[in-house]
Amino acid sequence: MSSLLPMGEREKSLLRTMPFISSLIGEASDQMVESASGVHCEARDIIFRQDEPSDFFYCVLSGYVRLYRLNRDGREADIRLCGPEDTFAECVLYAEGGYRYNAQATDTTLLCRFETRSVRRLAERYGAIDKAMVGVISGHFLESMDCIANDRLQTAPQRVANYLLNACEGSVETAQLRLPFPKSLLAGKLGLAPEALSRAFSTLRGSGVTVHGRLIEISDPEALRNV
Amino acid sequence: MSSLLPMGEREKSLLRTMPFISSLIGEASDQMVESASGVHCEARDIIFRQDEPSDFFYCVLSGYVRLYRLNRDGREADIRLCGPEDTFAECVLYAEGGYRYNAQATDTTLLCRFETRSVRRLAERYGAIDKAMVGVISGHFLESMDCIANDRLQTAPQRVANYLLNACEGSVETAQLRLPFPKSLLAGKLGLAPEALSRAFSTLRGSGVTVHGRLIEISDPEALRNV
DNA sequence: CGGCAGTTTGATTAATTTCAAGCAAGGTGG
DNA sequence: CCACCTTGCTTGAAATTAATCAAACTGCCG
Repeated sequence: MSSLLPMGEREKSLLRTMPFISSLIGEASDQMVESASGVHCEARDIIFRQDEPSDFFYCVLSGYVRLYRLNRDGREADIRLCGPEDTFAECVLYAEGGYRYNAQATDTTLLCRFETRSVRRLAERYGAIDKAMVGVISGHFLESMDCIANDRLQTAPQRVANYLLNACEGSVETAQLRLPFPKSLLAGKLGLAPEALSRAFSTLRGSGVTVHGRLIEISDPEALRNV
Repeated sequence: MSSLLPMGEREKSLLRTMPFISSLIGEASDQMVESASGVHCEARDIIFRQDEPSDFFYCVLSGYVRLYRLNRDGREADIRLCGPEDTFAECVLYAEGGYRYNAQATDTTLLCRFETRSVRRLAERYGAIDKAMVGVISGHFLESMDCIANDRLQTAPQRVANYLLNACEGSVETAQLRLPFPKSLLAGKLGLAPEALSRAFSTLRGSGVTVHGRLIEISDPEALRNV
């Protein structure tokens, strides 16, 4: 079960490094930090469920959180995977109604929790908070439109190639990367069944991708771009 | 070709009824309206292309605009379909870089165009503009997450059923609705080929859906919910 | 009466899910 | 120290779903 815990100095200073807080200065930043609570989760803890009253939004300090929706037969679809520095459920700040999806920790995870009401009140005083929120939400919105486009025009190997290229951004020659989470989570993030991800990786072997557990080597980024 | 046109009184008062303007009051609202230009488009006019510098964002006064992305082979995927009262590309206000997708009028369409730089400057003066933007963008972000979830867990007939139910919101008994755009656009919006939409409609005949051109009759909303 | 855009229908193909089974690494308890 | 189990991943085969290709149909307009 997830447990509330007071924010220590360590957590506070970690929180201050998160993009959406670090874009604030002075009192606005201090008050946001002071208004936050810590939440500690273990793997598979549910943080909130769809339709529950949306009184809080969150920022991930460490670990990963999966946002997903259920259909009537109990099948799950991942909507987003949030890692360190990501915030989630911030839309509830200005959109009424309960949460629109479920949130689950995938691992030991440390979160900051903000009370919607308090932050709204703070935003009355410090306009910079609204600006920070627009920035954060815009970024998420663009990401989610990318996701829709990718789902609709890419095959499984293309999605994986795309993910790998973004993940090792910049490397021109051979690159190596280590997945920060199990492959099954990556599959969900890309909208694939784990089996489909596995098969996509074997297809990509032909384009210079070698997989050893979570360690992935990319010998020819150019080939990957042409998948 | 789309053409810039001065905002007449008719256009200005129409603009004032758009949700994201009407949430503003007094000067903030006036200045936003004064800063807008009108754009008139004919069917198939391109409003902007992916990677072009994103100097403007838009609000639809009448008509429909299709946001879509191309892949390398020239296949298109729709990301969003914007109708009257919708704004699009507002994310560019706080996210740098060019447009992330193409925008095309699907019909004779009247738009308001806002210059990003001016609106940013206005927002310095009137914090309410930031609040309005958070509201608008949050709404779009939630919609796009719905879209991801629906794409990932619903079959074609389910997506169509879902669309119909949302479109005739509230009606308990039999309902009728008229599509405001051709079926091919609806197909794109739902992430389907036109043929798949057509087949989905014939499947739904078994759940009390009758189609006459753009006119759709739903004899049993309950059955539709169970598709 | 053509002609055309939009839509439907049929046949085929492609991609992915689903189900089932096997494999490998790591951890546990005897 | 080893047999056993668990978890995560891979592989194969079958089934589903929708895309694609091709052709026919419909209503509307000149």
